[in-house]
Amino acid sequence: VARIAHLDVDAFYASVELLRRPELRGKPVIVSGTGPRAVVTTASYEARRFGVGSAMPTARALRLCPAAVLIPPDFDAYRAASRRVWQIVGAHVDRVEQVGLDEGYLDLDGLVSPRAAVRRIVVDVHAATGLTVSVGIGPNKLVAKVASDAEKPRGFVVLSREEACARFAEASPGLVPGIGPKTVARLDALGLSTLGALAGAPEELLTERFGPNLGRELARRARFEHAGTVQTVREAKSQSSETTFDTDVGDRGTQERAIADLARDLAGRLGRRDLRGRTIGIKVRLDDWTTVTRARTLDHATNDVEVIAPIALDLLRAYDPPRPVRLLGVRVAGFERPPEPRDAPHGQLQLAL
DNA sequence: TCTGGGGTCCTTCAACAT
DNA sequence: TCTGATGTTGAAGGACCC
Repeated sequence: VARIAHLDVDAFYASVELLRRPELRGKPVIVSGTGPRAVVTTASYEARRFGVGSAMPTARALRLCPAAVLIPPDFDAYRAASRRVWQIVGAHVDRVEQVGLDEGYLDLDGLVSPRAAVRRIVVDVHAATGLTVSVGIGPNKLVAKVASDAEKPRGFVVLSREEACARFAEASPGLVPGIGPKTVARLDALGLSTLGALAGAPEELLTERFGPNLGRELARRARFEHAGTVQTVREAKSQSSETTFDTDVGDRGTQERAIADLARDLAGRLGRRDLRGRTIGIKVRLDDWTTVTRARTLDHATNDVEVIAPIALDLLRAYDPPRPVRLLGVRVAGFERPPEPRDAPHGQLQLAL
């Protein structure tokens, strides 16, 4: 059973804020941007009691919980706290897959007493950072992930695959990662509104309605079957920079200045990581929420603003947005030869090919 | 009530190569 | 030489995740 653990810091951003502002403890806290179109990034558990949740428009959150304290996100602080957490985890377990700042999978294979080891990690993280975590342990990543979610905050749930099936049989299929709102609605229409029903559904029905890949995957997930391994290294595939305007922008000059700014920001970030990509793209979201992307692939990789910005502007002009624009973004993908972190071999010349 | 920003992966289609 | 099957790339859209 105990092959993989999923570890998730409770209300991560809000908890980091509470640690440096203890006077706010016990109050509902919402980490969110300001501005008319902001959404909630993280809500403390006090705020969640009012029905406030992540990804909810901040205006609505404040209507649900007018007393909430709004804090703008400070990603530098969250990154620093995250590094401390995962450094402690890494001291106990060598195979770790970090997913975002606040969660990750631990490969427990080879540990003599995996549960006790994870208990130690929980205690150590709390002692060193003041943060609490929730843990799920199971035979695969899917069980571990759902188990860590089941009893937060400060959860510690160990489940076999069969126990997971039984425990969540009456729950919505949306409980399972990878099954989002769209798929839940389609399953509902088929009368499959619980994981138990989905697990018992004939596979032909699912593959017929969802295609061979997604159909089979849904059947497997409903049974909590998952073969994925803990991936300790992952390479970036793309990087982007985008912005939503406070009010929709119809003026082309304003749009073009925004694209230029985004291109400059993106090129700067790529440069700092020494990443170069061959595909330059833009994203345009209109006032009616239609989203359009356009991309062009070059014959060489770049992270130069003087290359990225003109192409992005060209793509914008070619698309010629037919309605006022709510969001603009610039993206670079198709990274070439990711920079090798190892230092140059001693006494050996590397031939540039 | 009116929906952020940063990503990944999948699917479909077209063009081109083998 | 033509045709069909198959693979690779790129573009675009969409679902989903934190």
